[in-house]
Amino acid sequence: MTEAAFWSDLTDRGMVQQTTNETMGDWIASQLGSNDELTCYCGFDPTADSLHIGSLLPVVGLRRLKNAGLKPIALVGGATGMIGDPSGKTTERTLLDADALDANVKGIGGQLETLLEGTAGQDFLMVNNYDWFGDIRFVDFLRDVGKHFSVNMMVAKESVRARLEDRDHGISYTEFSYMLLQAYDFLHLFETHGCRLQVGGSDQWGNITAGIDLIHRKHHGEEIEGITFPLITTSSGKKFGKSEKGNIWLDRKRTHPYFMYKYFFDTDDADVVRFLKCFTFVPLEEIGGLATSMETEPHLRATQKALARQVTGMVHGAETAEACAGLEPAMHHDDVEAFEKHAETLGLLDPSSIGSEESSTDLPVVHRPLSELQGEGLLAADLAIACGLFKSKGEVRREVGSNSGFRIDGKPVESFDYRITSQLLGSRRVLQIRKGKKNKRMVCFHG
RNA sequence: GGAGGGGUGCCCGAGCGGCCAAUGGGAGCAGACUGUAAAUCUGCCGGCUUAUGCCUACACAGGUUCGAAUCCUGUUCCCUCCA
Repeated sequence: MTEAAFWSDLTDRGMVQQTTNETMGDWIASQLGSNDELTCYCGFDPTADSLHIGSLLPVVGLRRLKNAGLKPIALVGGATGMIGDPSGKTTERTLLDADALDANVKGIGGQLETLLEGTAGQDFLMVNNYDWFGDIRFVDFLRDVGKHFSVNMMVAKESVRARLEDRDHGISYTEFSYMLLQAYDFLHLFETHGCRLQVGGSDQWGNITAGIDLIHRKHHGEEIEGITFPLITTSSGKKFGKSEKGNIWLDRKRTHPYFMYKYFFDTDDADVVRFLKCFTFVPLEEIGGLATSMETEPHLRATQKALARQVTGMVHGAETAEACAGLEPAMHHDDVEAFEKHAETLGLLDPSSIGSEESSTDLPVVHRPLSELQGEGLLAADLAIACGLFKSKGEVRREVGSNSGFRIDGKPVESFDYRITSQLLGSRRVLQIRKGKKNKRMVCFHG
């Protein structure tokens, strides 16, 4: 892809929210065309030891820049993380201690290596701003950085103003200072790595421009630019990246890959093309074809499948994504053979490997001892509740009655007292229970 | 510090001595329709070994009453106005 094509691709994908330069595409092309390299950076907040899909967009954006030939720097905010960015936040942040931050920086660092498809230090640079903030002296900082900031200007920034106007929460001096730290990051990266472009989410606009201003004051005449990516929203008004269970994390220990796959698979028609453009590297022409397919043969759900597979693959690897893509229809069509094959790949068939994870009751697979079915058998309602399918016996009662939403192997459970016996299982090991059409569990019995 | 107003189920929001497990809306779940979509329509929507039953619940702790989410007292949190 040529430099010019890169920029039009980026804008066509709806990835560009704001730019500091009206002809940003030309500027980037000219920078890349000249002997100079163009280095860009994007910061990530180490608020947890994993990113979630809500912060996926900037990472993907950075990777696009990398693909276009820019030298990316991923900055993990070990120092700024101790302060807390007030941008887009309505309440004061709780401060993390150094150990937790350190663990978070490590966790996120590993994920960035995967997502940026490279090794840190080689294909891209990974820095931690604690390295230069750790022992900077307060007095020096005030002299060298603080002097260049006008409080009047800072107060006018949207992120600060919102909090000043909120009488309930206000803003602490610490968070108020955040902007200076991020501005200094940019300055530091400019001075040490010649970084002249910062990118980030749309809530970073104020911080990015603050950094540009600071560099201008210190280094007259330099061309320093910034780009922000849009905030991803859903057409239904729900927050993108949140399921009923909470955030969709990139860490498979927090969110099983199958959930991630399913989350994207369930994307609303109204959103799926937009997401496909932003989150994946599928060529735009191909996305156009998928969009057409959604109109002419919607039942195939090709668009959703492509999105789910691409994103899951990017985060968890192609093999996992393929297994998820196989498991989904197996679950949907109650195909036990296909289920076992793909669940095996996903490590879902080994009862010892799962069960301790936080969301194990929500996994599509549960394991039970075969002995439970002996004698009178197991009360179906108890099993369904243990799987997290129903939340109380009362709910089971309601379902078995009128419209029989509770089914075992596709057959409606007629009465609340129904028991599952080894006779029902026969020679099989897996049995499927479900609530309605969407909520299913494959129950594996182990002898 | 002074004066008012308020904290109700997942969320919003009625109720203001018994008919209240509590109107209504949203969310959620199920059913119909469909494309494993959206929209729409219908039902459910605190828990309990099967229920003209019991328990838990209307900020917290007490009290008045045959009986309180509804009245009284104290505590606590929030909002508005004044200083």
